[in-house]
Amino acid sequence: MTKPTPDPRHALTLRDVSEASGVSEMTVSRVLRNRGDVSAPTREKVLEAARALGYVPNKIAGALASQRVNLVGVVIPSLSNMVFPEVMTGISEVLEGTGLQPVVGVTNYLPDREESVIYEMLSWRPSGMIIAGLEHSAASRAMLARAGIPIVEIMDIDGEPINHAVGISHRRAGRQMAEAIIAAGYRKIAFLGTQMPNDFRAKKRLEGFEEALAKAGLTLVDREYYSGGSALLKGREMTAAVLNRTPDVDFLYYSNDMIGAGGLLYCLAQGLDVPGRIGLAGFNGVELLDGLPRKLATMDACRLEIGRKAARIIAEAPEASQVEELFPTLQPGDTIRQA
Amino acid sequence: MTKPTPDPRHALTLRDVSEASGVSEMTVSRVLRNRGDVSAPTREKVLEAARALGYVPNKIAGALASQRVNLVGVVIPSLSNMVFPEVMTGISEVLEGTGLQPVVGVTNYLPDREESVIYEMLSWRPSGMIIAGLEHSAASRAMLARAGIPIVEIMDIDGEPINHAVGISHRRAGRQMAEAIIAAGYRKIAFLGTQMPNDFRAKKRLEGFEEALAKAGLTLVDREYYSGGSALLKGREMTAAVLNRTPDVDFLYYSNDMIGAGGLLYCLAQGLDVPGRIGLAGFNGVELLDGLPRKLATMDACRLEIGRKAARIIAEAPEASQVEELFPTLQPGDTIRQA
DNA sequence: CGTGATATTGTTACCGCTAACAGCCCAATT
DNA sequence: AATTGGGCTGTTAGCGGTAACAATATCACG
Repeated sequence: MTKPTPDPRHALTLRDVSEASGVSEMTVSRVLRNRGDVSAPTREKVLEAARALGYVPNKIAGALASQRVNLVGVVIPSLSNMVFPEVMTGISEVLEGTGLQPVVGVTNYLPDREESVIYEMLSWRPSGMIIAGLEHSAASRAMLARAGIPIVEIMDIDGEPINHAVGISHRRAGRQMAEAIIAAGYRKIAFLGTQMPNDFRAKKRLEGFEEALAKAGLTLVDREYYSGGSALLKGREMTAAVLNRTPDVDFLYYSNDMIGAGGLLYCLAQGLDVPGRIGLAGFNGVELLDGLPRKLATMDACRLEIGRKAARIIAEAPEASQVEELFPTLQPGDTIRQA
Repeated sequence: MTKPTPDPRHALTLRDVSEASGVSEMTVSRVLRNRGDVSAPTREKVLEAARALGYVPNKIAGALASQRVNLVGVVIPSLSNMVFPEVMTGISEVLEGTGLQPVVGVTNYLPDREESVIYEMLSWRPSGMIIAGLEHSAASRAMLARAGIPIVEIMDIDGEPINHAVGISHRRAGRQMAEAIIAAGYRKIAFLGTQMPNDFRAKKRLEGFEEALAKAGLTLVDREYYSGGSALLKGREMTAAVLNRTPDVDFLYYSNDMIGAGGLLYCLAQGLDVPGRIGLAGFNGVELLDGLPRKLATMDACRLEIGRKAARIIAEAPEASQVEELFPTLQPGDTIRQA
């Protein structure tokens, strides 16, 4: 033991490791990054010293010097609705092998908050950004466009992307569901969804849905909105409200699976004949539905694949902008009459 | 050859803003950070120039120079089980006002992965770290202990914290639930839970549970484990398996609410008398339960409050280590007989 | 044994920003 | 008028690494 206690309060730097191992800082840096040739014995010496000291490199300094940051910003509206965790899984999965690391920011569907999250993230000079949605404030779009890094807008492709986009057409998804419902013979259709004015994708689905209804000469017979609270419970309550107000309704289209699940449980508890007397459908294809007594009709939003593809674009940083459209599949489940 | 037009792709620096506004870089820095005195007209000029250029400060350089990083690392095992998003909410809520910003890392319950996530985070020199659980590899503990920043281990307090801890006693929680079940007159009790060997908190709950059973002269009449897949569905399946194998079981204790909910739906579908013929209980107090046809007995894990308190500790960085124990409340719901 | 090629290690100059301190200007004070 | 003390702005010297290049050691070969 040379130094009894080399000031434990002093933060370790490359210099400490370099002194401990008797080589230059540069060589230590090379060993720790596995870059450039270093002789085997030197490498060992350095690694040993670093391990013994418990040295953790300072990426702040490293990033500044190398002008390279292995971070990818991911901006999403919420973590609590089961949809984004799966997107994250896809992203992490692909980034894993690239040395890139995702950093998540949550906006709670607030444009102002989104703007500040983006600003904050860009100030760390990430290698790329993945952002949910195509709708952003002018300032947000400007910042992203100027950042000089690949930007991927995910989930949605109905609009003008800043750079790249990966997602599905929610308008088309809504239309498809409506067509399937009409084809199954339902005519008195109601919509139940969130109140959130900034959930543009839910809004687009509804637009597509109504568009298809109109084409068939139909209009929604009722609609019910909610905000906040337990989605499952809200689903029950909203369903009760609609059934009460519009007793002859024969189909309930929910803007997401969670409230759809609540509605399904309610209908079953009421002893309603599903899908004979009344049909139901949600949106997202969440795993949760597998455990329900009856499988809710839904449309898978390709979340995993969206995450994967977005990450792949960031990793490859292609010159040309690209828009990847994915096509959700309708899962009829047990809550739509089979024709 | 000089540049005729100042390359618009050239990354902006303080210097660009300083030139555009005719003051020194230092003054620009002061304006943008709101630090030190700057005259009103100068401030305006600078802000105007910064806005016009679309300048985003480089925190990497700033952090290196000031030796200050406004990041707080949060290391959690998973995002998909509804429990951590709520902890995150509590953390964000408190950090909001402090200028600190959470950065999340996910370990998937893998110790190796936890180690590398911690290493990665520490290399950004955060102002503090919040980590789920008290069980970590020796290397992880060493890194954290040496980092010279406040460390808060959350969720659990049954063990030796590295620095600070905020959580509940899972052992005690298990014990309490067992006592309530026994008091309600149930005697043939089965456990249904996850297989994950690294979910130490679930393990501790089970230990406490069995301990209390033993004290009453009882042992589990059956147990069933699962891993992966849709928790709700697994809950159904496991419940079916147990009821089949051990027909006279009169209570099912689930390691989390999600499988408990699946079990509850199954029991109701089978027409079993709940809680008369058979009782059920879960753990966590997830919002989801509010929407179920009958309310599952559970124990709230104080997740929001844990997040808040942990963040508060980081923000205040107290000298002395502190351990905050929270006390979960038992919510009997409708699935335990009332004595 | 000299020579160029190759392998390994060191030196220097920043990266973009901020702490600390230095300077300047001008009103107020003596 | 000289002095003083704020208020405001500029200068200098890093922060802890890394790119690029320089230097030295080593080695094969004619």
